[in-house]
Amino acid sequence: MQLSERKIKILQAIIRNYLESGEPVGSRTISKYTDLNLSSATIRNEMSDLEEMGYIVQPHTSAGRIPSDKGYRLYVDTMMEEKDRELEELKEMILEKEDKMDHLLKQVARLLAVNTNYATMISAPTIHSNKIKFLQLSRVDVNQILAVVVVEGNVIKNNIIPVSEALDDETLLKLNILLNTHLNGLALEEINLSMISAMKQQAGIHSDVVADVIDAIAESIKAEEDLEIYTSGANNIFKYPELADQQKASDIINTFEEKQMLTELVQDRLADENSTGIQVYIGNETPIQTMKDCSVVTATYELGEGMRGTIGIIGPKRMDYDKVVGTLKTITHQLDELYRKKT
Amino acid sequence: MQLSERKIKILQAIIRNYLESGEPVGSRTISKYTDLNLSSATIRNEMSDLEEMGYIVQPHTSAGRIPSDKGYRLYVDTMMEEKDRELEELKEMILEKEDKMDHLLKQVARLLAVNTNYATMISAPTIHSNKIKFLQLSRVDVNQILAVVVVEGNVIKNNIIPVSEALDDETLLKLNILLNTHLNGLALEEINLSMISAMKQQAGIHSDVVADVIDAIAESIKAEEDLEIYTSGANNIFKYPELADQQKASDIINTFEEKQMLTELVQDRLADENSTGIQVYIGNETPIQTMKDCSVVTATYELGEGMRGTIGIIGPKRMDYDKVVGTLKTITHQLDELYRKKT
DNA sequence: GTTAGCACTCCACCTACGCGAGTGCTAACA
DNA sequence: TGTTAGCACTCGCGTAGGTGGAGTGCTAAC
Repeated sequence: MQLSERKIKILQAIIRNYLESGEPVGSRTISKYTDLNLSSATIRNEMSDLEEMGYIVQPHTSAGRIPSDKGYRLYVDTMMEEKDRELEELKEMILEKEDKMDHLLKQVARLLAVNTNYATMISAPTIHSNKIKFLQLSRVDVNQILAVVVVEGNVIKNNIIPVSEALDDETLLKLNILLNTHLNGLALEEINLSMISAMKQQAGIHSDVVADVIDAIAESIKAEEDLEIYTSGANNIFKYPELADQQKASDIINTFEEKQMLTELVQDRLADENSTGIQVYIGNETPIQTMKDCSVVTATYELGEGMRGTIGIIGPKRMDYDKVVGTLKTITHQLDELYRKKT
Repeated sequence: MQLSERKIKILQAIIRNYLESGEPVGSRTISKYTDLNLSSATIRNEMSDLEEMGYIVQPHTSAGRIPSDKGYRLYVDTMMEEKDRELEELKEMILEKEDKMDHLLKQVARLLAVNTNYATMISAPTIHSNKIKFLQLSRVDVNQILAVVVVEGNVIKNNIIPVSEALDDETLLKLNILLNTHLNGLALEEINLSMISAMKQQAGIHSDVVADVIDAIAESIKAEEDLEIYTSGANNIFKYPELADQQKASDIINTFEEKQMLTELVQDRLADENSTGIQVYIGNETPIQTMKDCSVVTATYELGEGMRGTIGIIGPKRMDYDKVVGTLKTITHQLDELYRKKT
């Protein structure tokens, strides 16, 4: 069977209506709601077809219809025009004022949650290039030195290293030069054993320290991998009865609290280098099992120099896709602009 | 009316029973449950007295009794023996393996949540003494320098400072010496204007940089004040029907996600220098309004050098106080031991 | 191809009712 | 005087039955 123009209009009407009410919608409603001027009986026939084709389902006989995942998918794919929404609030937002990255991201998450009434998450940007830009050893104590590593993108990592031997200023200076000469501009993978042994040799009696320092550096950069995720508005799900029953709510809340699972969502997006756009997962399409009753919309934002993060909005399947997509576009754009202004 | 020995025993039995079942408990149950060998009628009389005295309440006429806040309070205060519980799981726990503080705290929160089936939170230790131990400026770029501040307790703060003038190595070295000579060992409050102007004078043409650096330091140390809080097991509240209704659950979840409010709990405890022990808030006693239907048990832990944090366990009023207190004692003890081992 | 009409289905909601748990009171007992 | 047995009463809860509304599918007519 083909999807006639009229069928599409009816499907659209059903989905719109369901998005608002959250209740199954019947033929009579559609007959009055649209400007098609068709009787409910005709609508019924069409709906029967649509159901057969899998775009809508009946929760039980003699109930109205609700969109299936497939129906939502069609809606999202074909009918979502690119609306340039005004988001006054967002535009005059606190973005500009915040300077600490983590605060900023928390703010964004909160803002989105309040604005959309859905649950939100945002992952801190990950550094794709982890090239060492600069290294610095300093003596903090007689037997402790501080190693500071700055990697491309001005991300800073600290590590305190215990040393058995006391190092004087001159030695420290030499080590600093040695390390910087050898390691600057390199990524972790590029540091190989022969370089390490070369450095050790040059360090002479302090070769132990060199080994410790390199270990510390490796750990610092590696630690970056488990990414930070900020969430907000998890309790918004209680606003949607279809998600608010105990079992589902508990699952979703848990996923939000133990952010571990959310990283899958992020990985999924970041893995795909090309996907800078917006992605919509409906129901079972989601990579996170506990969210199979939700829809998830994600957007990738970029802060230059290969730093990319993901923003996600999680809500019921009858999410206002239009608004969410618009909001996400604005936000990612703002983040981009913000970054440019700062550099 | 006086609280006879028998009344206390009956109250105890009621509470114990209610903790287990979560259902109002009736006279017949108590009559069978205890070794008092009293008929249900006698129990009824006593229960009537207890109700009059405010230790128990009836949810509705002809229902059994449940403990009031006052009843719980009596129970907690007088009847909670110090049990040395074995917590095998906790003892052979991951504590030892984790080295990053934030990972460790997240682990502890999760462990507690799984172990107790309540919601948990833990605040990162705050540094009471914010004395500067060590300062280091390094050039990252032509127009960016990195300021690293190490404060007492080996807490490290970074800040990247944009500079208009390029600084050569020698100048940087001089500035480093200048700053360290003047500021080491001082707390933020001790840095006054005359010191700053003295430094500026010595810095000569680079006085602007000095001003920027001091600003950055001030900000770094101050930023420490908004304390980090980790939570886990918020979804455990769904296990207790009396907390699982939508409104309450939503409130509690929200409080847990927007950690802001939890800080009140922490502040409340940390303010009181002497209170190293365990504190129990029952129902309305809590400083957080949204948790008035819960009980909150907090413990302060100490990591030496004035670093203290708070652990909190949030559950229904019919919380297993015995177990929770025991667990908290073990945990704080473990943290203490861990710290000693590491230093 | 569209529509009106009709019988049918199912759910949500209300009501009534009985059951069980629990209480308070009273009278009898030790 | 404290304790107990007995009884009437209350309340919440689960079940069963009934009703109305919303919606469907089908058929026949336009």
